[in-house]
Amino acid sequence: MEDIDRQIVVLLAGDGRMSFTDLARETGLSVSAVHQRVRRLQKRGVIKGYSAVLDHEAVGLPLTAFVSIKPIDPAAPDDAPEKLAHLDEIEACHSVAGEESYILKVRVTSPGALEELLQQIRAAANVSTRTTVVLSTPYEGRPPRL
Amino acid sequence: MEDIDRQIVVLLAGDGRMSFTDLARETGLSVSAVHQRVRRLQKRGVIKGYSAVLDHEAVGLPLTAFVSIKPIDPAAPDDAPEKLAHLDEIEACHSVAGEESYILKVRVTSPGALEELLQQIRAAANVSTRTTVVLSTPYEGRPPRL
DNA sequence: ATCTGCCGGTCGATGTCCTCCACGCCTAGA
DNA sequence: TCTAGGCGTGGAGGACATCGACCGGCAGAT
Repeated sequence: MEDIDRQIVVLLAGDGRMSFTDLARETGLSVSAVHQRVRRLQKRGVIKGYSAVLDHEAVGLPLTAFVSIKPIDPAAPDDAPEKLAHLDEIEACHSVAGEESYILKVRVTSPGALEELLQQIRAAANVSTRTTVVLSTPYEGRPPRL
Repeated sequence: MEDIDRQIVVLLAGDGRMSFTDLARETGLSVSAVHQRVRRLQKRGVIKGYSAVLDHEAVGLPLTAFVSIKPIDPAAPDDAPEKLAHLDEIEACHSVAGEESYILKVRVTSPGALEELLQQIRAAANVSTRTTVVLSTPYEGRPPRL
């Protein structure tokens, strides 16, 4: 990937609604050239999409936690991600190396909702859970350097 | 916050570049009404910004890890987030309850780069680290339910 | 009951931006 | 030298964002 593509990617990672006109000005290219590069980046999957970044407190999900899960029966087939996908409170699911097999990032409205969610997770995927609640997040979703 | 604002928020969380025309069609409002609601959501900070979601492999950062940090001197002032902010490989920093004090999400190019980053983290914040490398991420950054 | 603000909506006009197409410039290979 | 392909520019059209003017309903005060 070329240097100018990297530049476009970091610009769009920083401001996903930046106009093609502005992108062109920043990169020194014409609008059309930028446009076709962005389309190519999307087609190649480098840019997977665009998203609004929310204030989770303002949106009514003030409690964030990381939930590490470990299968109760280690011999059972490991399809926890699919079994948990229907739980909208789960924002992300990472398969990890180490003691536990997955780390889930969850957002809920209250401690009570967290308790209920943990029960659902254990029941749906037949796992034990270890949860770490986040107290505050100084920063999150920062754009990469490249 | 009203129902229609929630709807706008989830639509924009799912597609951050959706046009106001499409938003208006989805919500049943006029373009102007949607426009003014979105501006209000931004002014109130409910929508903090927009971002392109990237394929981190394609962008040259194929290795993701969670780094839990714990101060070596518990009596020292706790300003780890500021001391670590200059490290661009750190995508997120959460203050957490539990054994460790922060969880960092980091993205690097290689295991070697991870090793180097860990040294920088330890040196910059005077902490010990415990890192969990992610093997794959089935999903990430899903829009909330509300 | 009427008046008065205000919030939130529609409508319409204007300027900007997106999007596509035709063309030109390099470079590589036969 | 010819040719093909990748990548850029420029322009034209239509779609879109943005703003102002106007309108209707609701609440509180007179």
